[in-house]
Amino acid sequence: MPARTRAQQCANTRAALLHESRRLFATRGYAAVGLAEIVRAAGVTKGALYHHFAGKLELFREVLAQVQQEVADSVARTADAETDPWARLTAGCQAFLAASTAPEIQRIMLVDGPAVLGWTEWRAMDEAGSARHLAEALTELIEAGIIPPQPVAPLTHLLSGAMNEAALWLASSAVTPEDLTATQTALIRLLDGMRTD
Amino acid sequence: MPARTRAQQCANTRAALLHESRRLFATRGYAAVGLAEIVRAAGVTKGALYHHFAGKLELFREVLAQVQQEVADSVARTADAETDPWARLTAGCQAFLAASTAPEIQRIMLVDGPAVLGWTEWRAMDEAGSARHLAEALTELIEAGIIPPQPVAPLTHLLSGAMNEAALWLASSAVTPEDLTATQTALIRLLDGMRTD
DNA sequence: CCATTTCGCGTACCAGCGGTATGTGAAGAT
DNA sequence: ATCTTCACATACCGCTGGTACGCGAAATGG
Repeated sequence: MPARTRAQQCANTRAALLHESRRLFATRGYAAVGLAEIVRAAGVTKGALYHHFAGKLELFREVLAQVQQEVADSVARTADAETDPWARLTAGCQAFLAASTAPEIQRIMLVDGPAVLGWTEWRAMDEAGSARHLAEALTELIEAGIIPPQPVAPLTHLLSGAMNEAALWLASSAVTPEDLTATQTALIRLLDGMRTD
Repeated sequence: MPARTRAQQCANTRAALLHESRRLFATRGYAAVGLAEIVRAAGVTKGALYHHFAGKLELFREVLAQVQQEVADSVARTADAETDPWARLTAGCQAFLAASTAPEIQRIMLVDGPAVLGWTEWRAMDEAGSARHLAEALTELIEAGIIPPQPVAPLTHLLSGAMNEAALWLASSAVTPEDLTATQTALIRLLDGMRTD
């Protein structure tokens, strides 16, 4: 179990650093967490951290990539379970809302992400993750004639932003369970309004 | 203009600190700007800064409040120029997009705001600013029977998030002028789809 | 008009931060 | 068995936000 070989130990250390920094970043935010605390939680020292990562920023980048990958996978799995293009879109949106309502995801992916890496880089990562699935679903719908032909990029950003904000709101304290259903209803209604009559 | 009286000089110092910190926060971001640079730009020292503000965070809070007030004012003025409830909504949305596409506004209000103050406090400030006008416009539309009765809060968050993200995207580099009109078109289409048939 | 108080601000200093340079000892190679 | 490699520890540095305190000019009262 303690991983005799060097490569295994190396991977363990790296995984521990990613795991603990993700936990700390999620609960207290990037700026409020020091490297000292991260390495202490991971049971190593700063020497180990700087051997595996270029710095605090690079560490955060990898954590964010990991989080986004998980959300994107969840969205993709849910959407791929549906065959009808419209159902793929709505199911994917629901999956995104469900996944990114987790407080752990929020802080890293939606709050600190843009501020730490800058909006441009954050957007590029998002586009490589869940936003890509959204764009694909919209393209499908246009090709199928279910929504009228139009540029996909603006619509993707509008809907992506809407869901990001909604997820943050739904995870806040003063929100009732029926707010979740109301939000889903409102989102569906927005999407539904776009359909060709 | 050299401001003989003490109260005037005091106000001048405070204004200079707010002005320079806003400029620096807007161009380089909260984390990348040190207090030393701010006080140097304002022509004072850290003693003056800490006499007027509790710290870097409080300074940012006031800058953000100032920015949000300006955006909210712009939205309110544009919307109030219209009498028809539907026109008030669409005009207000256009005004918000126009105002918050300014790169100076973006970084402070949309990127750093939530990360520095936390999403909850940021949301409270937003709700006191432009988001309130959005909620009011939607309430008007429901009361006028132009869109079907429904909870206003979820819809407000969805639309607010959509416009925030759209504003950030529109200010990014790889965006053509027609993307702006396409975004406005898509947004109007989304809103229009909600109208009672 | 002078004595006293007030207070806006400058100066000096501190703990803790992210980051770097260098040492070290055990795992792998020959 | 010796040498090499490299994952990691240790010690240290510049700089940051924040604090404590001193000073001098403007406000105040007699």
